[in-house]
Amino acid sequence: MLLSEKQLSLIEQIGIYHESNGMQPAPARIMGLLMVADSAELTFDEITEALNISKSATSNAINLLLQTNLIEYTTFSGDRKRYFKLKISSWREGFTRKIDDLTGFAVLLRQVSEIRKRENSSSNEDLKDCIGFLDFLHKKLPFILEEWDNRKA
Amino acid sequence: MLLSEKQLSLIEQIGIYHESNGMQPAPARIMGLLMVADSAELTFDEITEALNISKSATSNAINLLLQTNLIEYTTFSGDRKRYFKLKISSWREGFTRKIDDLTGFAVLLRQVSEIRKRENSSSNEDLKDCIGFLDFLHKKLPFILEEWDNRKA
DNA sequence: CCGTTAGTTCATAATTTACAGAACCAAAAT
DNA sequence: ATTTTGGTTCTGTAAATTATGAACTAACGG
Repeated sequence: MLLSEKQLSLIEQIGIYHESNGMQPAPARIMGLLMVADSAELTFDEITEALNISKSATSNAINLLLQTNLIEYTTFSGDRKRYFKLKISSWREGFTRKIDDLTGFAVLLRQVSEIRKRENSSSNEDLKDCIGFLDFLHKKLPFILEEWDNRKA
Repeated sequence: MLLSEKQLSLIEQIGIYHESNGMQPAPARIMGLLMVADSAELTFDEITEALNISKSATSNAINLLLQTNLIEYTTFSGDRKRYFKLKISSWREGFTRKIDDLTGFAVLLRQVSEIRKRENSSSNEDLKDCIGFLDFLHKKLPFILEEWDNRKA
């Protein structure tokens, strides 16, 4: 597989994006590669070669991405190779996960709200405010997705 | 300053949350401490002692948090100490930053869309879809915040 | 002007992470 | 039956990240 300068650059940028969201470098690059490659489906060896990483790095990274539901693979009878591709639904899941992450934080904030001793402090209001917004957002999310689906249709 | 078991536990949990969002351990704990402490405003030394970290760790962490606008401080005349507290607006900023982050990703995806050679592939549709959603979301954000403000009032 | 307070900066030590390379393994091909 | 393919697993290690402690500084206080 031959990658253009632009492709390589985008792989890095996408990689850095995912790194900044907590992903390890190798899996992050694989996400980039599967995104920009001319083919939607790549084999283990194609990934290893394209990114110039070791087989062990590829193995670990791929298994991590499979576990976190970001990629999947198909096989063809009479061909032992697995063909990896991005999971179509992953961007949608990724978005909801981002919001769910906030919701998890709201759970913590609620606990803080219960135990915190700050009589007549404005920070109590701020905290309730923040929790309220996170709740609001969580309830709103399905409607936002629905609105998007309707808009498309 | 004396912290209860529950407070210490919440500091850790909040710390881990912020770490998972890319923050370093020490600043992440400080965020937790300022959240759960009985007083909303803590001095440099109180932070150092409460978290059992060195002065340099405190110094670096505090400056990082100040730079990223997550905390602020007040002073009192005749008192050289700074009193650090969470920035009230920071949760709101934090949220918009999270969305802006997605928008930045959309910029990358647009570049992918331009150069990617995948004739008659369904993944092209998926990509356009994803970009479209991110745009939709970005435009929607101000209205969501507005709706929240109105709901409160 | 000497000591104390409230930090900052620097060198370095301690972890942690992430990867490479080699050994390994099971299924299929020869 | 043994070789090849398509990986996985297991150290070892280089690099990056974080924290420490000591030295430093600037401002104020007596």
